[in-house]
Amino acid sequence: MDLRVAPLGVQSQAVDKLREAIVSGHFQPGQRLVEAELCRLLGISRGSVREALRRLEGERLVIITPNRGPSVTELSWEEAAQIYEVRALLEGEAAALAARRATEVQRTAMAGALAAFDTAVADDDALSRIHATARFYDLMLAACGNGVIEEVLRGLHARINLLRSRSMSRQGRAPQSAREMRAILDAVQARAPAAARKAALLHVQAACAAAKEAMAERQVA
Amino acid sequence: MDLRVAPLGVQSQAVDKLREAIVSGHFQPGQRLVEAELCRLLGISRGSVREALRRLEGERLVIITPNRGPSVTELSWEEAAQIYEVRALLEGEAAALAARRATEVQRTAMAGALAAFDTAVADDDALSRIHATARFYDLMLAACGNGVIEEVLRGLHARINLLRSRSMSRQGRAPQSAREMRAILDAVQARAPAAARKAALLHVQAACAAAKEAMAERQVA
DNA sequence: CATTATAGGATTGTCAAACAATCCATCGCC
DNA sequence: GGCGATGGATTGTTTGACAATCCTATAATG
Repeated sequence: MDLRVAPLGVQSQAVDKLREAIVSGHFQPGQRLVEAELCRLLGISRGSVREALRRLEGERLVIITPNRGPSVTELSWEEAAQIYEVRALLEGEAAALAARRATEVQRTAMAGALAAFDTAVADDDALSRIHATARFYDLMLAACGNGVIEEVLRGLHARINLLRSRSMSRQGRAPQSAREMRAILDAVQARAPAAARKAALLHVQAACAAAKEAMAERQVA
Repeated sequence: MDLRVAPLGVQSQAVDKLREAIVSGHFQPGQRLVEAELCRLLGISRGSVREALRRLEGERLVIITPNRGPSVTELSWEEAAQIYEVRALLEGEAAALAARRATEVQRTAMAGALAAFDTAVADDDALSRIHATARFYDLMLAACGNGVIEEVLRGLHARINLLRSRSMSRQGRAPQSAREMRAILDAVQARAPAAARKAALLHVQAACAAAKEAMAERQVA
């Protein structure tokens, strides 16, 4: 086990803060990120800001246009749909692998995360819902044993989150989402790869449909 | 159509040169990339070098360890195998989509690229083989119509190339590879998605097996 | 009036020089 | 031989500067 404690330089903190600001919607998609201003806000030098922005560009959260500078990535619906397609493929595979490989400990942990999600739904606690979902996914991706799938999906999730800030995941969706995740977990616990893949696929497709609806609502608004 | 001509700043050139140096094996996997030295070699300032390295880190060609600096990514066989798994999934999907969506022009272009590959095999011209393969893939990915698949696969290919420098794609593989690509193209031209997916999958699996063998040879050497 | 130059400010791209913090290898000491 | 101190090498970060580019508002022109 790796117990290394990171010194955590100025840049890494800047990256974290900026990422947080972006996915939380504090910086809107399309908004330009002026370097001088970020220097002021973060209290660091321009060089460090620029490097931090390059890192976020690598995560596709920021797009840097030559001679125009960085702005928050804008996600068209078309792109989002493509991301959901890839997610369906990879999350299906991840679920199938997890069903095959997850240890007892990992399955229990996933069950715990899902339970937390259920209570968050009951309490109507949006923040806890997000955290529980993230934990559930982290556990499943760790259990699938393929670090590349994990890495790619992490990136795709981050990008999809860019939509969340505008489409504010709708109300009725949470309980349905809980049922879908339950189906995945059941299949994983039953060590049934095919069922797990199908359940994960349905979950992604449902999320895609929900996002599409939310997007349409936004359009008319 | 976008006819924009890029001003192409110092950094972008540096990124290109460095990427070329890495995938060509001029910088060996694991080798440390000392900033001061790169400044000398590239003739640019340290700030620009650092930003260029951050970009390459985003492509996973370079890994930057805190307080230790950048080095060329080392690809373990385990990681490579995981990449091949994901490639199998995504290239299968890409081939299926291409079979469904490719226009006549695109199919013709793919046929042209494959013909170029055949002559390169006949002439035993390694460089042309690589170029033709790259073109074939670019065309297929463009034809599949999913930019996200394209982007992810591009990244995975670049990473797999890190192996090439040590495992020097073996001799007998090329004609076999040509047959596999032919099978993909045939399926695409026949507009047979399922067949295309299967052919692409076989191609990736064969590439994976070849890489594994080459790796094993290297081990004993 | 519409359209095209022009000027100016804002912003990015790049460089240079400096210094603290960290790492690593070497040397001397016990 | 193990162990701590020393010092050089390298990275992390800052500051300041300047050219190149972009954008906008204004002025000139037909």
